[in-house]
Amino acid sequence: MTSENKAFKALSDPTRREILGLLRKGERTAGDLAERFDMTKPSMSHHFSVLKDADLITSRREGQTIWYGLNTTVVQDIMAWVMDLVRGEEKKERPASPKGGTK
Amino acid sequence: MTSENKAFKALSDPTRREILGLLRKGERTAGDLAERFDMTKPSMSHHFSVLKDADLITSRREGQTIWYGLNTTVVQDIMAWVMDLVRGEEKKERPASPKGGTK
DNA sequence: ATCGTATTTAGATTATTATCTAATTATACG
DNA sequence: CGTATAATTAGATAATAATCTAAATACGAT
Repeated sequence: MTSENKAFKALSDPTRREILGLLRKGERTAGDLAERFDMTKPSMSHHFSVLKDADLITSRREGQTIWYGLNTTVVQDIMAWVMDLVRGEEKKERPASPKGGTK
Repeated sequence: MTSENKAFKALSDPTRREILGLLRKGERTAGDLAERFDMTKPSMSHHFSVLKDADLITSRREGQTIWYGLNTTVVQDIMAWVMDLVRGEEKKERPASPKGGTK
């Protein structure tokens, strides 16, 4: 599966998007993240692993706790894809969209 | 289901993303779109309906053919969400950690 | 009305995914 | 070592989603 596809699939779940949102401001431990959701820890752990596999988060162990952090590199790829969609749309209407006086 | 969630779910399928990519440059008919994929027309029609339900595309009938077009309003919402993720990250490195609360 | 074309809808099947409980690993500490 | 804590892995189940074939709808032309 392509990196892009993994990322989009990972983003398709609201719980996972919320996890990413919490990581915007910095790292958090698995436990800290888990307790904010109405879901068992194993379920949360599954979501972490999906995000990790999509390279949307980083992880490091510190003693018995694991710290997760946002990895923006893939997020930026996604952003580029979405922006392309909008940008392409701007130049779609065949007759002279005003954009740098061509023609 | 929220609009955001519908959109992300719709975007999670590679076929649907490819459809959107084809619509960047302008409208296309259902048949024209369908023949570019190795998939039956009913399956393609299903994807159209998912995209439509997520408000990612518009549709209008012209005689017996249906024209689909990109609807960028929701795409922009998605873009905003993704950009927030990256922007938040930029200001994250302030690990004075009022959050970690290592208890 | 009948036919042909474009497209969708219905219903079934299969694959994927989210979630749970129970068990396991990893680490720290007495 | 034995116990407690943090987190994951395993295995099962139930809900979603993708896809197909067959049938139906919508429209235009004959």
